[in-house]
Amino acid sequence: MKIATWNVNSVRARLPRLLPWLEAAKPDVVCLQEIKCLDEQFPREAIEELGYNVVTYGQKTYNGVAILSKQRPDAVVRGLPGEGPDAQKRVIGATIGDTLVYSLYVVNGEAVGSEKYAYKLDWMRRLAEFVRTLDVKEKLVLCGDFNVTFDDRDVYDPVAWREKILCSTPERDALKRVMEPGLVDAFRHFEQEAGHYTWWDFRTRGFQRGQGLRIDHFLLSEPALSCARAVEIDVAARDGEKPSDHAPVIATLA
DNA sequence: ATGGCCAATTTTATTGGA
Repeated sequence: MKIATWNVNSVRARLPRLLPWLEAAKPDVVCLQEIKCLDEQFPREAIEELGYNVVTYGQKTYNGVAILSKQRPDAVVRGLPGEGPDAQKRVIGATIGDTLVYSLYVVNGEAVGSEKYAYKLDWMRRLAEFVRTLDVKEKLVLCGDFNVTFDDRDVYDPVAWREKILCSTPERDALKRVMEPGLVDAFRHFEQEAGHYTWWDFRTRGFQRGQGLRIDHFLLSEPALSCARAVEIDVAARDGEKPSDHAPVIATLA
């Protein structure tokens, strides 16, 4: 089974890239982030025509997550526990066969020390609390845009980014706490080298300069990790006409 | 050191992204 995660930066704007990518990569499950539309605005039919079931948790303009799956999803969960109707839409989960899959869009945080940064740390604390209630003895896949790097290997210029947003120690500690119940960074299970990135800044033309960060992740429970055969970043999808600023990441599970 | 690009809405500016 191939599971992909992709921050598409507006699913409607990205449809001309998403549809051909689905046809070529043929993932069984796709976790989308930043769909940036209401549920009723989601281009559901075009994706269903390619053989996918679609579950969404959208909001106007900002955020929004979705899961596409060839197999029918069961037990769909939207949001973190206790969220009201006005909450930012950042979490959707579904059971696909014997695997519990979550599509996550972690708060950006703007800048270290800002109000949004404090909100990010608090949101990640709530996420960690929620993950503690999940069963890591089952196949569990938490993937998405975590907006946090693990270490210097995930950063094109670690000196410039030292303790900056996406790289600060409190953010990295918060991510470790999410994983504490027994989740592993599946990409690093297969690859130790520095210089593998999933996001490149539009403004600096970061992709063309090779300046990126690895912030989109697959966090797997032990039973899921033991099935994992590969985790790969589809860098080609970041190139070309009207790309997202993120590349998709694909995990292959036996 | 700064700004750059992109998408959506509040649209000929503003907000947010990371």
